[in-house]
Amino acid sequence: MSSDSPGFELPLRLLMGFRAIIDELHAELARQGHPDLRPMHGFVMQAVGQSGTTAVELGRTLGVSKQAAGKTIETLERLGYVERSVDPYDTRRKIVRLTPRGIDSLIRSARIFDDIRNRWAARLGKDRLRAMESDLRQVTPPDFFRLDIPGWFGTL
Amino acid sequence: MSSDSPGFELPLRLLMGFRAIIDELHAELARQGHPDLRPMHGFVMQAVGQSGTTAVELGRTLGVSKQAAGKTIETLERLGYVERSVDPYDTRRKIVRLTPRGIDSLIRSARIFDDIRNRWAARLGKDRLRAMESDLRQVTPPDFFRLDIPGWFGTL
DNA sequence: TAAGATGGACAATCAAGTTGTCTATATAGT
DNA sequence: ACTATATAGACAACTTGATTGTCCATCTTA
Repeated sequence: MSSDSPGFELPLRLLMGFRAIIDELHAELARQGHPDLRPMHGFVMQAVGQSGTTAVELGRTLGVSKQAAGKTIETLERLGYVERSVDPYDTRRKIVRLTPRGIDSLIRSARIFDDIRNRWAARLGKDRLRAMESDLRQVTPPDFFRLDIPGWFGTL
Repeated sequence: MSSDSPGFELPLRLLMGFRAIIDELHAELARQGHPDLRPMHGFVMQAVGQSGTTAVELGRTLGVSKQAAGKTIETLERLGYVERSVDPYDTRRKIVRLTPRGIDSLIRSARIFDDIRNRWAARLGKDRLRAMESDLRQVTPPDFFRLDIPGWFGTL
């Protein structure tokens, strides 16, 4: 079948799709009062979660060194999205928690992601979009929380 | 419709799909004698093209500064994938061209991309894969050569 | 022919990773 | 209980790949 597109188009389209969504998300987040958030920050705050975490733990979750995780935490702390406090049960640990501003950004992100997905569904049809998601699930690992995104992008 | 996946899954799946292909490509390229190529290098060499280019031109194509483009060229030159020569018609310009090794890596990449695509087609069905590509084309810009990948990833 | 634009080199800076070292604190083994 | 080991976090130096700014040589144009 010669009408197939060349193999290199598929990864580029996947990347462009990812990028289109992320760019739109952050344009909208900026409009909604979060102009300083970088795409990475969303991943990091998701990894921090409602229950909090530590630099070492965060580094393991994200697949980067504890020092790198610490630096990202510092940035997010400076921007007001997380805060640190000493763990009373283990005074070595400093627990990182989302601030109300951090939680707000996650809530807004979730809503914006859903809006974008609805727009894709309107464009492609609900069934086609669901088929795409289902097919992507088949060719990618099942869990999407161990992505080690930062480390991977660093060496791109 | 409550069976829809949350909106944030789609971009992650797109990214994981991209990453799965690129990881596989470079694992195979390493096996075939190109262990030092980074994912970025493929984009850059595609942008260099058969007819050659210059640092300034390459920077414009990739959406980065001419200095950044120059550094990447240096790296690829050191690895033996491109070579530079002075333009006899304009002695300011240095023309960057692919070496035979550079061309070899592009040929192998194209073959590997096709192999990976065939494996996806076997897994998902040819029609489903074509539907995915077609749908992605609908929600992404038509031209995939002005991606400014390096600049974009840098600020991720 | 003088003025301006362009290509490339060099330097300093930045951001986000890395490894290595150090201190303080917890935990486990004898 | 004491000692040895492991862990959390801070600090420093380095790497990579981007940035901006400056500079010189060369080409183009008025």
